[in-house]
Amino acid sequence: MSATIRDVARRAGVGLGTVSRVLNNSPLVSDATRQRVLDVIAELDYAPSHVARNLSLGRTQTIAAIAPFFTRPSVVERLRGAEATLAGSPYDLVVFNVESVERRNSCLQTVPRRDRYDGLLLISLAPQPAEVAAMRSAGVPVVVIDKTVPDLPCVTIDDQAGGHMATYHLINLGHRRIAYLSDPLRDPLNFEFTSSQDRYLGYRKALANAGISFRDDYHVSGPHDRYEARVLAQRLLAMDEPPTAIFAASDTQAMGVLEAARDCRLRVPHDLSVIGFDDIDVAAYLNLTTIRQPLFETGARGVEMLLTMLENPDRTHSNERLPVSLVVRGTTAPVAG
Amino acid sequence: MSATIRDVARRAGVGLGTVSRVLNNSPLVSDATRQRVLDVIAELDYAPSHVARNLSLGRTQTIAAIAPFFTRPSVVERLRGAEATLAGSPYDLVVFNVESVERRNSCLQTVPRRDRYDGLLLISLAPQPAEVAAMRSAGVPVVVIDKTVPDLPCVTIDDQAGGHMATYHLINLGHRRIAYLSDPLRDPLNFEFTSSQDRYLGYRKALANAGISFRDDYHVSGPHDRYEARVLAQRLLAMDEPPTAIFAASDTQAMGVLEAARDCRLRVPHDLSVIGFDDIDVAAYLNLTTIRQPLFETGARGVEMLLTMLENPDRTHSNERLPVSLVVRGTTAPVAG
DNA sequence: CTGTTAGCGCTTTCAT
DNA sequence: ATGAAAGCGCTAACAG
Repeated sequence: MSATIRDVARRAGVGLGTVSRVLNNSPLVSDATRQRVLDVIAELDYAPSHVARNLSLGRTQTIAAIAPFFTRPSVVERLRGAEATLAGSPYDLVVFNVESVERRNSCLQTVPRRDRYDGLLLISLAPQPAEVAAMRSAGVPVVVIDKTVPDLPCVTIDDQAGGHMATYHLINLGHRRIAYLSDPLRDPLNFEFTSSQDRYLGYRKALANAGISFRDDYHVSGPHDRYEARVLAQRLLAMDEPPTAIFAASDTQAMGVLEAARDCRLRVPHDLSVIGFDDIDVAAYLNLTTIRQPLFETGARGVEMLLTMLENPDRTHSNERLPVSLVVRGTTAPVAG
Repeated sequence: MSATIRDVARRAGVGLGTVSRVLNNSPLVSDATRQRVLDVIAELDYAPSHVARNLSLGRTQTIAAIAPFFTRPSVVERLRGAEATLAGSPYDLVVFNVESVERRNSCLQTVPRRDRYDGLLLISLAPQPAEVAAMRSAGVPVVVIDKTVPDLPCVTIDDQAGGHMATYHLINLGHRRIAYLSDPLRDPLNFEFTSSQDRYLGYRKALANAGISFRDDYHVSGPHDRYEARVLAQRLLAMDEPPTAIFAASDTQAMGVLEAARDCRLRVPHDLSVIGFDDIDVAAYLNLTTIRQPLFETGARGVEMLLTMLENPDRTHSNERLPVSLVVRGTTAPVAG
């Protein structure tokens, strides 16, 4: 079929090793020989076998990324950042999409194998201690994105600051009845997005700083989904003393809130202020005020960290926290009346 | 480091081949021996090397997918379908995101290598004849999704029927001044989505069937982007005799149209009917009438075809065309007055 | 500088 | 039924 290194060697009248040296830009080859080999390579349209080289070198040149819910715009952006960074390297990116607990578990168990992937990127997925231990003993470098996991290098954003920022913005506009709508705060499987937890902390802190007492019934949570958020928001808006502003833990959920406002014939931002989190693509379209987080950048940074870990196996990486920022658009306004 | 097949053989007191046979479920091994080997495998926590096996078998167990613009919801859905189908197979999916012509060319040139990937999935990307020839001579099975390419098995949707369906729906509602907003119809690089072309054909045909004469100025095109579409639509709506309905070649572009309508203080669907194409996730949220195409399914089907091609290399695959359907929501209504 | 040789870890004849 | 041996295509250590 395709030409091998042996064919090249024979045709060029040189030894096997010499061809290999040329391939690897070794300086231990005379210019004349190198040129002859290069010519034959071109002539035979030879390309070294990737697998063979990897077997010999004991690596795979592949890094795996496990991420939940491809469809989630935030996940796609992170993946995009990872892919873009890897594009400039010799590594391939293989992806695993996780949409069920079974799949999560099977991926986390089977993917971290040293003989299959040189590195592992965990996006919005936090392994259990036992799983972390397994990865360690498998010897696969791992970087976690969008989660903080003990004993593993992580790249996250300052969720608490973001939560604070969002709430503070609302308080600044004169709001006092501020609700928080999020994913469930605690999830035993670490499957859902626990960043909601930290944003909640920021929310609580901002409230406390402003001397506004926290109301338990102003905090609602449910699955990360527009429709669920809509129902949750409807419940909020149907209260005797409904909130004048809602902070949604994600733009997707904020969309549900906007939907609910429409259902209740409330005008945004006149009757209700809404702020989201993420600044995904549609946020601009919806003119949604939100907290921007550097999605693409976290993916890119995660890969960079992984790459330096691969180059320098003993260097241990600390966690990194990327900054968030407030993007004021049209869904927040001073409280009415 | 990790145990090899040799360690297992030695420890079990059997030959190398026997362990291999056990690994591959060969019937040519006695139950007793098999059990002994299995025990040792468990004891040593042995796992066969993926690369070594692949080198020996002359394959990679990896299929590559090249797709433009990860962020495009339609692309993500297709990728998701591909990944889901591959999840049930021993193949890995490595992805390449293309966002520039340079990258497109470099991917199309470097990725199709038999020694690197067992198969190739081209999503919304049509290779040139020379590129097709290169793939063929490289011996890599290829399936194209969302494009029709000569000499290559393709899975597409009936764009023309979709275009007809959309236009016909509008005509049925009494509209006669119907505009078509799309990507550029012809693209020398085959980089953009040429399906716009077929939808255009369907549009023209529906018009002709209804005895409505085509107006050249009712057809506008520009880059596949919400903002571009918005500008285009504004131009349309500023005409002396503006259209009463706009058919956008994608939901993303339809979003731009809705935006433009808002800019012009037009009420949808009262003053203007809008219909999109794709039925991406946000379409339901925006209550957008659209033509649904089976995005996930095309990705899944493409992988299925690739998989059968891998099993049966000589079997040649014909093109497949998946059906589209009309989803009536709230952005289309009978023409006013 | 360059040719030769010994693996990398597994599959697959080929004998036995 | 099972062991031994010959590759798969390449890299790297070893002689010259």
